[in-house]
Amino acid sequence: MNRKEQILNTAAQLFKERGYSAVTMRDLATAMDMKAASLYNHISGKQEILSSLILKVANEFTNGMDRIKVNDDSAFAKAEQLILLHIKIALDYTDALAVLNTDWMHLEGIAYQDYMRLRKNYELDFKSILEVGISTGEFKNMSLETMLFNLLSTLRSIYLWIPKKTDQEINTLKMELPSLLLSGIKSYE
Amino acid sequence: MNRKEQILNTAAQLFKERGYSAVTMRDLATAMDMKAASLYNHISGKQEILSSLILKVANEFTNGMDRIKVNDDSAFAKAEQLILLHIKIALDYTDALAVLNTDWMHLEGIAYQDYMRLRKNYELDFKSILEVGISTGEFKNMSLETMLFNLLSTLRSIYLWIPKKTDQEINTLKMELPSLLLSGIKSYE
DNA sequence: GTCTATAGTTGGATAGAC
DNA sequence: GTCTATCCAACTATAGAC
Repeated sequence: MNRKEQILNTAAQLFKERGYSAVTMRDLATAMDMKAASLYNHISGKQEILSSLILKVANEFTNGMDRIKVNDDSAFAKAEQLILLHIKIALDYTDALAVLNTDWMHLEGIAYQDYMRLRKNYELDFKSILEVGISTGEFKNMSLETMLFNLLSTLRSIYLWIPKKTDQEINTLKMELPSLLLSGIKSYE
Repeated sequence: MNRKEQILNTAAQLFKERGYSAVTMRDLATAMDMKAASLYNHISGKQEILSSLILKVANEFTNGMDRIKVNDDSAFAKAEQLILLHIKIALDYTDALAVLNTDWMHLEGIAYQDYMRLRKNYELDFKSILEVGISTGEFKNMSLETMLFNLLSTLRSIYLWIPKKTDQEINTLKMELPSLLLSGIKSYE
């Protein structure tokens, strides 16, 4: 891990705990055991740190969705894969995912626009999969909005739960969450 | 609504949009159409605004829980009542609830301790109700942690969904959310 | 109750020595 | 690549006139 990656990882931890606006470049430097001025040899500024962290994770979601949406599985199987994608990203990028969830509104300029585009497309793709599931009868014929809200709410919160848990509990989550989330929307067979 | 309440409501809106740390007393004053110095005739400082907003909502949750936990209904009925309590608070205190969810870590001193105590007790009470439901056979015998995580994740996110929706969609949510959330944990009859 | 003026501190970022 | 020193803008909050 090079110096820039160390800075990004440390920043992700601090941003997760206190939020982007409450963390100063001096805080970050102290946590890195260096002086604030030295940070600027590796990154152009505070904004670059934020956009690097958020866009990295947003692209992971987009890439995962792109793989899942075009495969030949049923809507139900795709929904299961999406739940596992969220768990995997929450495990691989816990801190950066927290930053995405809480500090995306502090992105500026092009980075803000890029993030909003990725997020909008992701949600549209997610919705499409649910719509297919309703039309094929795999899912209940309930409000698409309520269904999407419930799924995304839980999936967006996984990062809050992960850091406090043992490997055993995370395995329990991987096993139980897909069926728990999908049993509510599955049509009775 | 007196001047202090106006300030608190305006602050809640701004904190919700940008977060406590990113909103300045000048921003708040501008939104109130006054000068920053004048705010201090009504409130003692920025921290007082934050703690007022968060503790007001936290007490609403605690009061609701205190009423529900001692009544004679089944665990299933209590869980339904808790879901409706969250929807009601999200409707009545949308902005302040957003502040509670995103900026509680910026509370200082006694206010921080008070909030943490209320929150911990609320979660313990919630967990107790689920435990009773499992032991009476009303709920599936699955991981209590997963069950609690899924319920609280969705309930904590309601405030994000409410402002974008019509009254009609909110009524749909009130009708569908309890059964959607509880169908996943209900034991098969 | 609101204002102007300002104190005192802290923020992001740069210059230039080593 | 890291440091010291520093710029300058912005922050919370106070003093005191009206």
